[in-house]
Amino acid sequence: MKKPKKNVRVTLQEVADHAGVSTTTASLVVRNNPRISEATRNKVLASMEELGYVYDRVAANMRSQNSNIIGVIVTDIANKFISEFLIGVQNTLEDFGYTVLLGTTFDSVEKQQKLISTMVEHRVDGLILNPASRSVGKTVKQLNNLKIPLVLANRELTNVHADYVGIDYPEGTYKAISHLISKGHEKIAFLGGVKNSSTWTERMEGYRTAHENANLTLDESLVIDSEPTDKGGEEAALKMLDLPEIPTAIFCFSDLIAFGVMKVLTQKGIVIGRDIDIVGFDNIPEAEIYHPPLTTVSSYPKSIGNQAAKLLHSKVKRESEEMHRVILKPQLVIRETSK
Amino acid sequence: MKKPKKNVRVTLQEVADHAGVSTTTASLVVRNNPRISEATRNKVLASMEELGYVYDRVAANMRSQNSNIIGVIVTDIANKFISEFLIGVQNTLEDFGYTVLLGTTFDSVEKQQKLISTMVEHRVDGLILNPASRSVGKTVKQLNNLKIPLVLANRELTNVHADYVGIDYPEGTYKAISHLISKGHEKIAFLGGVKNSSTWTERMEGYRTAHENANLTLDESLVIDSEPTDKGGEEAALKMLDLPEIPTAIFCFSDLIAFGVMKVLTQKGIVIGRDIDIVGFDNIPEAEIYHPPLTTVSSYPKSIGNQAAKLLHSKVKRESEEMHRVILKPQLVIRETSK
DNA sequence: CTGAAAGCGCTTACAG
DNA sequence: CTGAAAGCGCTTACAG
Repeated sequence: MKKPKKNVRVTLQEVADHAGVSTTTASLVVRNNPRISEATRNKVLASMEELGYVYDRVAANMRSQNSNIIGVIVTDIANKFISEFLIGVQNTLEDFGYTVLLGTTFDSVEKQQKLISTMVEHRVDGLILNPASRSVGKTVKQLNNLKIPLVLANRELTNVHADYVGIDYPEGTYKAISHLISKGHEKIAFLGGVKNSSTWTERMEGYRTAHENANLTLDESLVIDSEPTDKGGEEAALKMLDLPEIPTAIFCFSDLIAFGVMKVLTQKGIVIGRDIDIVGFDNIPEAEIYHPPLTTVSSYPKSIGNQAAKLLHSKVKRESEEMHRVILKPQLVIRETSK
Repeated sequence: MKKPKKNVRVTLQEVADHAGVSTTTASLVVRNNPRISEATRNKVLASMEELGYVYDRVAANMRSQNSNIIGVIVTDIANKFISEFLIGVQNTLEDFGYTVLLGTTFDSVEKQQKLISTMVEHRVDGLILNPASRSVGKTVKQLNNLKIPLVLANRELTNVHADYVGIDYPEGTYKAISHLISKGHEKIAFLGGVKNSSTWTERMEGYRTAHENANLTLDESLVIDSEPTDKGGEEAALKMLDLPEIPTAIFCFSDLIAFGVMKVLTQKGIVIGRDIDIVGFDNIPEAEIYHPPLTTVSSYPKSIGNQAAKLLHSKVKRESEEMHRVILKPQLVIRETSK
């Protein structure tokens, strides 16, 4: 308790003075540069310890023109698919020694724009973006202009200079629909998701192909879009129940949508798995423990996160200049809602 | 496309030169200082626009010795209680103009320590910490030494100079146990949670008081601790089933624990709500849609997050020097598992 | 209302 | 193996 606590932060300069060396030397010691002798190093380390030195990354980053900070922008952290994705991203980024600046857009394009600006002003070394549903390519123009590495996840943008990691939505949807068709269904609704967003269009593609391959006519009135939330699912289900003829099976944009749909149907006394079959998408942990357990397409949010972080890292380190697209293959997990 | 894209970032100096003013003036314009004339301001703004100037917060923060960054460290973002809490924190912090540096400890004290150091090195203006279960007071010593404002959330630490926001765990537990007792239960287990962590001790207190007030003897063998996850709940349930006499009701440390417990009991053919009553804690969204819907104590993670952010803001702005403790009152939500 | 100069706490060539 | 000096891009007194 002998040192006065005035200027709380001790500077490298003060450490150097205390140890009787130059700041150059002290700086090299802090960064574990081997060209400092053991004796000098120990002297400096002792001074750092005694004075309670704390490395000032802000100053260091400013001088060395990098930040070791990666911006991560997602649509909604309370969505399990997203939070699992985030865990994948964070774990890998932390292994690489980055710190994560997080932003949540709640699917608002305006908020997304503001967050991107903030991140750029904070000089992030790179950005991982899970775009809002209605994003357009110019959202990330600023990043491209400043040559800030960008990896898109889960949703692709057109005309954008960025890597992409996602899963094969057409393929996953194709598997889901084909499964329902093989069970004898001919009227299969597609509920939820934001129309014309890439994640929706790609599912639509799989939905269409599966119908064609089975020589079934696709009934566009069975396709009902919505916000990508459980509430959105409830709304879509209500609209579906107003149709002249109710379909015998439903493919849902996501598990979250499926939960909303199932809630409404159950309230209406419709027994899921008996009166109507349902398939979701994502295989979030709740899908398994839901009642009844949900048949769904398993994507791998944590892996997507890992891959996105790895791609970004190699871009930041300029290990590769080419664009990469990583598309993970999804799998169908059959449970009680379509047994 | 006429300007060469060499040094990608334009500096304030270049803007000033281009506009024919000093950097002082340019700086004041960027920060909307009213003491610059309209004419000069417009000239500078035009130059900024033309050159594509991007504000460098890192440099600004360094000079002005603050960061506008708040560190937020939580145990697990995939836990719904935590992610809701985070949404509350983020929304409020963003309203105040802060950016969030996020860390996840996965309940590891070592990881927590590392994250705190990283945040400190990044000169965060303040920190919101949802401490790992086994945290001790000295974890945050560095923060106190450097006088970095700290708000603890959901879990309190002893001998620590920090604000605290949480809910009244003894009260919430008291309500849950009293409810079960009023239904005629006399053997009520308490499953899950990390023994001797503050969140556990406080629940234990309510558990004890409810027993005492009802003149029931508390049977310590019915108290089985575990990791604070659904897996932990499964393990605790298995241990409980090994008891010589199985209790007729269970109070679970959290909803997550309750889900694990219910999974095991259901597998064993025990019908919940008939053979055995269960109450959880947190009222996460899944509690309502679980099968059967879970009776639980409703805490308000989003409000806790809002409050924590507000407290931290006023500390950072030095609006108040005293310590604050905000304790939210929980409510019992009765559903099918204890009807 | 505007500007010249110093400085935030580091790192980076460069010299010895 | 070590040090003196310049500089990263801003903001901050201070002067006029």
